[in-house]
Amino acid sequence: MAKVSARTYSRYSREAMTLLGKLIRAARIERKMTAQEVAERAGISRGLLQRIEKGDPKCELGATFEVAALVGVKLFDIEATTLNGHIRQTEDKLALLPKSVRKKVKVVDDDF
Amino acid sequence: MAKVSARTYSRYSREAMTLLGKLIRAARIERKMTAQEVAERAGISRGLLQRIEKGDPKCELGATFEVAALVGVKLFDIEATTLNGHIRQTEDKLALLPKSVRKKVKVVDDDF
DNA sequence: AGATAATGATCCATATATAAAACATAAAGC
DNA sequence: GCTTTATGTTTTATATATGGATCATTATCT
Repeated sequence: MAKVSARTYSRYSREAMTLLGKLIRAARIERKMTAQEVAERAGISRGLLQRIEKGDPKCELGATFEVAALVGVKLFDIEATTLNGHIRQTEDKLALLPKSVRKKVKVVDDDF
Repeated sequence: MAKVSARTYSRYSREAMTLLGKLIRAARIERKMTAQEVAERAGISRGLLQRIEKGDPKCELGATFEVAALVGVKLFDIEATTLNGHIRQTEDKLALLPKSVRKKVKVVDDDF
């Protein structure tokens, strides 16, 4: 009771969530799949699917991605076959980067 | 007490989540941002950020996308400026599609 | 137009994610 | 090598998302 601190979102992420929801809904209808049907296959409730299609920020990432995959919405515009490659590529990149980020104690002489 | 029904995920969505997490972590380190720093700016706890970077399916979509936006990971490989256009485009598409999907009562004569 | 099925919306109980704190480990910079 | 800061990990209390059920509305198909 008494909502304490509603979370806020940047315009970009809000729009991204809205878009993802609409893409999912469009894909589902194009494939002539019923909400009930998709929800069952994804192992979620119809209510949650509705919220996902609305772009509700409070949905689980897993449920959302699962539904997206189910109706054929490509995340990152990346093909299923190449996903692994991208993961490895990112891991390689990470291996080269420092393991932790250290903040400068003294401010750098930005100007002067 | 007694986990009842662990949710399952398809390979594609699992990999997509893993990739997103790694992309976020790589981007954060590249930008020399501390975990604490990013968490604070996103309005989440450091623990949650860690789970996001691990690709944990149980994170909120909103928190995940917000962090992604914060460190500059592009969702859908779409620019911030064109996101709105894509939304409208999808809305137009949706307008042309049926509002609801009706299941065939009788099975269609698929062959013969 | 009528019948039927899908979707939209709301409510409640419960499972569970989240924040916060504390501690251990590891890495960065001098 | 030493110091300091970041990250990894665990625990606990609390906020909250989720599933399920129900009802209203709307769209599809005959």
